[in-house]
Amino acid sequence: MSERNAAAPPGPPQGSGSVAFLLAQVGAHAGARFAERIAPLDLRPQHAGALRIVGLSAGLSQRALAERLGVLPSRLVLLVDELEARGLVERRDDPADRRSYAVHLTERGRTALRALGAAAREHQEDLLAALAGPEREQLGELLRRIAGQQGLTPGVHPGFKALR
Amino acid sequence: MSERNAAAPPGPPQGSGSVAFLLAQVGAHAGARFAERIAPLDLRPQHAGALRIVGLSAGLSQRALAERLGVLPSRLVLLVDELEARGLVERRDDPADRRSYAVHLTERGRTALRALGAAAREHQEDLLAALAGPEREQLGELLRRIAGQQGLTPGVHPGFKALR
DNA sequence: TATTGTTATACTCTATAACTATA
DNA sequence: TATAGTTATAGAGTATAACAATA
Repeated sequence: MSERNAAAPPGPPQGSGSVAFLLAQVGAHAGARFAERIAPLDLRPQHAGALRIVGLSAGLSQRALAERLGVLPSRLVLLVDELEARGLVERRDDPADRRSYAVHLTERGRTALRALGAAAREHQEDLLAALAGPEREQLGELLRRIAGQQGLTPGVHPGFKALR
Repeated sequence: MSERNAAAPPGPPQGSGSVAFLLAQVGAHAGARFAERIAPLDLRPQHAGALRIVGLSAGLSQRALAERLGVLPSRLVLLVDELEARGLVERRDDPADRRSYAVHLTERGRTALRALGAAAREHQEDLLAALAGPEREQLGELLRRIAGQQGLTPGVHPGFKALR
C-alpha cells in the first residue's frame, strides 16, 4: 500500500511513512510499554519521574518539584499523596517556612527507585532489541540533537497536553 | 547533574538519559507539535489519521475504519460525525448492506488532506532541523527497524491507552 | 443469532479557580 | 499583598455496555 498522497509534491515521505510520524508512533509505544512495565510496582510514569527527582534532589518543596516536573501544583499534590500513601516519600516540615513541606524518599522509596531503574533497563533492552549496540548509541545521539534543538528539558516528559 | 542511580549496575544510561526515555520524550513532543500545527485546520491527529485512511481506501465501512485506526467503533462514530460536520467526509448508503455506511471524502476533504500533507512536511522540517539529510534517513531507518521488531502497525499511532 | 452503527453511562485525567495558613 | 499547599468543581476524552435496525 502506498503511503504517499497522489497529488503530493516531491519531498520527504509524508503521513505514516514520515520520520516525524515514526518518532511519534515509536515514542508513544515506548511510553505505553514503560507504563505497562512499571504497573506491577503500582506506579505510573509520572510517579517514576517524581521519585527520580526526589531521589536526585532530596528536600525540595512541592512547588519546586512541580516546576521541575512541568506539572501544575494541584496535580503534584495528588502525586505526592499517592507516593506517600505507598510509603515511598514523606513530607517533612520545613522549619524555615511553615507553609511548605520538604519531600524526602523513605527507605521503601529508595527500594522502589532501584526497582524502577531495573525496569527501565529491561524496558530499553526489549524496546531496542532490533538494534546493535553502536546503533543504539547512534539513535541516542540523533535524539539528543533533536531534543536540544527543540528546547526540550532533559529528563522532563512533556506529557500529552496539546494533543487534545 | 548525574542521571545515574548510585546503586545501578553497569549498563546503558537510565532514567532521563536513556535512549528509551529520549524516544518517549521526543516522540511525545513530535505528536504535540503536530497537533498544534493542524489545530488551525480545526483538526486533531485522530482526524488526520482517519482522513488519510479514507483517502487511501474510499468507501470503507465504519467498522473497517475503526479496525484500521485501532479505535473503538463507538469512538469512530464521533470522529466521523465531526468530519462530516466539517464537510470533509460523507456517509453513503451501502446498497449491499443497509446496516452499514460507506465513508467517502468530499471535495473539501481532499483539499483538507492536501493541507494536512503540507502541514506534515513543515512539521517534519521543523522537528528535524538539527539533522542533515542523511541523518534524517538514518534516523528513519533505525525507527523503522524498531517499529517492525516491536510489531507496530505501519501508519497507526498507538495512542496513549496504557499510560493511565 | 450475529453484526453495524449508535447512544447512554460512567470513569479517569486534567485544568481552573477558590480557599487556608502562613509569609 | 504574595506565596505554599490544598480542595472543589468542571471539563474533555475514553471505555463499557446497552440498544435498534438489519443480516
